[in-house]
Amino acid sequence: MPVRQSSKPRARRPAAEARPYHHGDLRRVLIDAALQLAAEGAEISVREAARRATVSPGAPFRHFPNRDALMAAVAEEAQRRFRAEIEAALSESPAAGPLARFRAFGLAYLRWAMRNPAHFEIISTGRYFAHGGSSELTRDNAELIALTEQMLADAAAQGLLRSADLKRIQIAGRALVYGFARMKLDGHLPRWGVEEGEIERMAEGVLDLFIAGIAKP
Amino acid sequence: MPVRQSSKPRARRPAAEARPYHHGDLRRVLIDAALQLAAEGAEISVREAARRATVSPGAPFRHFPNRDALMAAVAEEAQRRFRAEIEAALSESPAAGPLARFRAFGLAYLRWAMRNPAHFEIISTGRYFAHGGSSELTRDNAELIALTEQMLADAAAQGLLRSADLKRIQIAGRALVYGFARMKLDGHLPRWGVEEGEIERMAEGVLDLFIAGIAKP
DNA sequence: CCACTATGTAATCATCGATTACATAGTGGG
DNA sequence: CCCACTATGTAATCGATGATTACATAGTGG
Repeated sequence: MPVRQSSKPRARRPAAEARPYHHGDLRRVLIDAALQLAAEGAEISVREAARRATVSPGAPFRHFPNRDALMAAVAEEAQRRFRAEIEAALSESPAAGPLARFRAFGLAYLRWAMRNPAHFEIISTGRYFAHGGSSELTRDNAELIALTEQMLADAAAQGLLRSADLKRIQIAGRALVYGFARMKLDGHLPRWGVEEGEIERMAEGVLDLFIAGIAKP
Repeated sequence: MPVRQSSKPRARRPAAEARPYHHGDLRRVLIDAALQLAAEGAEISVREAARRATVSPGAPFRHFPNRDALMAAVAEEAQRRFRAEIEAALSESPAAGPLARFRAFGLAYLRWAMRNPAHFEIISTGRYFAHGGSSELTRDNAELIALTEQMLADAAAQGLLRSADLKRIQIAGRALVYGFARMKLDGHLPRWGVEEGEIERMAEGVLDLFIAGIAKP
């Protein structure tokens, strides 16, 4: 946590930060503070983010026109991390069949959601800011979706699927994975959620059940 | 919208409301106002509910210790309506097989969620108030879940299912339906959501795909 | 070296949830 | 029948928040 230590906030030579003016990229610091706030389970408030950046309550509004804009930037950052992890997981399980890749995708998705619940919520809910449709977040997400569509198309081409309605399968798969993740976050898996790891095993089982259901016997 | 019209707020004879003291069940009026606020897509605030009840900003706190308590009451009311509709739908499709009843349940669930998005969100999210575990909402929900478990047990007893892991099937089914509903609410079904009714047909298709996946061929 | 702009501060506003002191309206016991 | 008592509502107030505005300061480039 690089906080300026000197009593006088800004020294003469600003440590050659490369970044622009006074603070040395306050924008980034605010986004990180907000992400950390979320991870701690706290509400994200502009003031609290400013407080953690040791900056006045009005300063953030030089970088974001309003709270929603900050939240959108936070969501985009979280989405970047999410996507990076998914793609890393996919590149680790190289060839295999398309259904195995589909499974790996779903598993990585679920794991990230379980382990970064607050960030997953920010990404997915669209309640935190006015999802202007065209944001980087939407584009990023669309590319992930396209990835799953390709896997399903490959599976169909290899005659692995019972049904030819790929769109339906794809929506169902998304709903299943998204729903499981959200059930966890929304507290709908209370009873057997006590033991850590059990939920991830159940997630895996649910995913396998789905794949078995769509695969040709 | 029964708002008192007289310039003097409270007349001598309070119109024989049967209900207790001054206002004539302010509690109920506040809950209804909050539900309507949600249905309009607005944030629920105690003050706005008070405003709509033509009452001072502090009055609601005579009936609810804090905002969360109001939200919890609102959620319980929404849950009552939800459950009533599910059970009505089930009683309309009487006998049939257990899987047909399972399907009817899922369809009623999805329909209600699509048509009452804000209320569904209040029920399900658990972000609106401090879900104290023991609320009526939790109990109500548990009973609905038990219903689906019974249907699956019946189906298994009649040898209709491919897998014997009923818990897994049940969680997967919940995740699928919950996930589809939430995808709709969270704006994850953009493209083909333009035409009304198309989404409900897709919901039906997804449900059928799932049932076909778990049913013995 | 000096305008110019990017960035941050200080002060201020409206709204909100919440608390407190006070007012009023029914109820029930003597 | 009246009078305490309690349930209910009001008014005033507090602290926190998002947001705006006027002002200060720090780098940049002609």
